[in-house]
Amino acid sequence: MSRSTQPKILSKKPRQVRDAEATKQQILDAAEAEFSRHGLNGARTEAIARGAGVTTAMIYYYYQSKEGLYQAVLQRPVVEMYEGFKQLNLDDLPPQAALEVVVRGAIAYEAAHPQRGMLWFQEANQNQGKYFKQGNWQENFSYIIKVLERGMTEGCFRQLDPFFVTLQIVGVCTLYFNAHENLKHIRPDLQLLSPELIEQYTQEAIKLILAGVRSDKG
Amino acid sequence: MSRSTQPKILSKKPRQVRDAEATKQQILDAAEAEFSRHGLNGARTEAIARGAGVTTAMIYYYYQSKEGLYQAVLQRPVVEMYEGFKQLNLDDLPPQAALEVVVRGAIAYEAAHPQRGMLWFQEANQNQGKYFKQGNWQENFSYIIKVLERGMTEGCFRQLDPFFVTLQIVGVCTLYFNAHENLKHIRPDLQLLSPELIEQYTQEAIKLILAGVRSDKG
DNA sequence: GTCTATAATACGATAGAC
DNA sequence: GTCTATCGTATTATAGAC
Repeated sequence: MSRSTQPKILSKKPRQVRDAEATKQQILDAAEAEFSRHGLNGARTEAIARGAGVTTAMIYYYYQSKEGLYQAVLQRPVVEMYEGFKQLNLDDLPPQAALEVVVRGAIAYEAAHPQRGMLWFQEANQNQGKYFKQGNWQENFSYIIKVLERGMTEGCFRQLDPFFVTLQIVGVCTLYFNAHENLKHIRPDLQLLSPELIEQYTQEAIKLILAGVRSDKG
Repeated sequence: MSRSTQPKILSKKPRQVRDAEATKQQILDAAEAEFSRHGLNGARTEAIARGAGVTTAMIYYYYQSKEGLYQAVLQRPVVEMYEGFKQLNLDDLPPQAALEVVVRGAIAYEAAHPQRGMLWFQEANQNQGKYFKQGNWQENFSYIIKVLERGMTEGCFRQLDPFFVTLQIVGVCTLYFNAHENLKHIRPDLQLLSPELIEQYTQEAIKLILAGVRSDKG
């Protein structure tokens, strides 16, 4: 059944298998990387296409415009994080344990998606959060806020501003990864993204945050 | 001595006063804003020129190339921060007080230069810290690291990793400002950049960090 | 569903007048 | 020291073949 030889010896591009869903996904992944690095304006459609192993025409075929693709990219993590929080069942844990799980989860998420965090900074600074606004972020923030509020009610956390402390926790969990490419030059002796160092950083973060919020009584 | 009328009634652009230093400075300021938003690649020379009130030709006259201008922009804050740390005289204060001063100073600096922090993220993610590497950042980090080490030696801080905790402190002090344009959509009821809220955030940050590093004995 | 070719525009950089 | 005009290239987006 197999053809004895290739039809064209010099055929450079083995025409890609036709698989709409796979192609769409590859474009989305490549776009996430490119938009994270350069933001909506700075991203190059050609770079996205190359990263996805297709031509730029495919981007427009599936996502209509660069902006449409950008919105699709921003959408994905919001839903993913929401599902992640839900699976943690934070309500079933005492506040300290819940907070530890949050920190571990947040850092693990950042480690798994090294440059995804930059998406939000790009979005904030290039588009004033115009597209960010569309995602349902309140929900994700409220998971952490609720843990802090419960800790205060139960008396194991000190009086604190839940929103501000949530921001501080996010800052602790993300800077390490967002700034990694700079930090590696400050500490060239360390493998900052190795599992060992990430675990070490995680433990330091848990210590700082748990000690930082606990009440004197608790 | 003065000419009785303008030579050309319709002359749209009142030719700018010739002041090399002023022009150079205006370009640098406009460039900082543009590079912070878009990074080296994404920044538009035309936008920088417009922001500085000059033509793009001036950029090349004073800084040779877009890249030359970018390097000049990155250089300025490194020196500024170094001078700022020096003036704090951290060695003269007990560790807790020194750390509080660091946090206050860091947040005040961010508040005074709202989007400057994005420069480093852009640099990290677009250029892998290639130009960041050239600034002398170790010096700035070591100011905080020394405070933490002294606190451990004197017994008022717990055993901690000074580099990691420094990163955590930086994360706490910067996320609020770097992500502000997104955060304002999460909490449209708050004026996050008002002096009052910044002061409130500062106090929360100090509480979290001081409690987070202090030893049980101290 | 995927590609090639191309139209239309935007951008970095320079030359030369003033 | 500053501007106008422009060259060459890179980029987004589309039309049409396969």
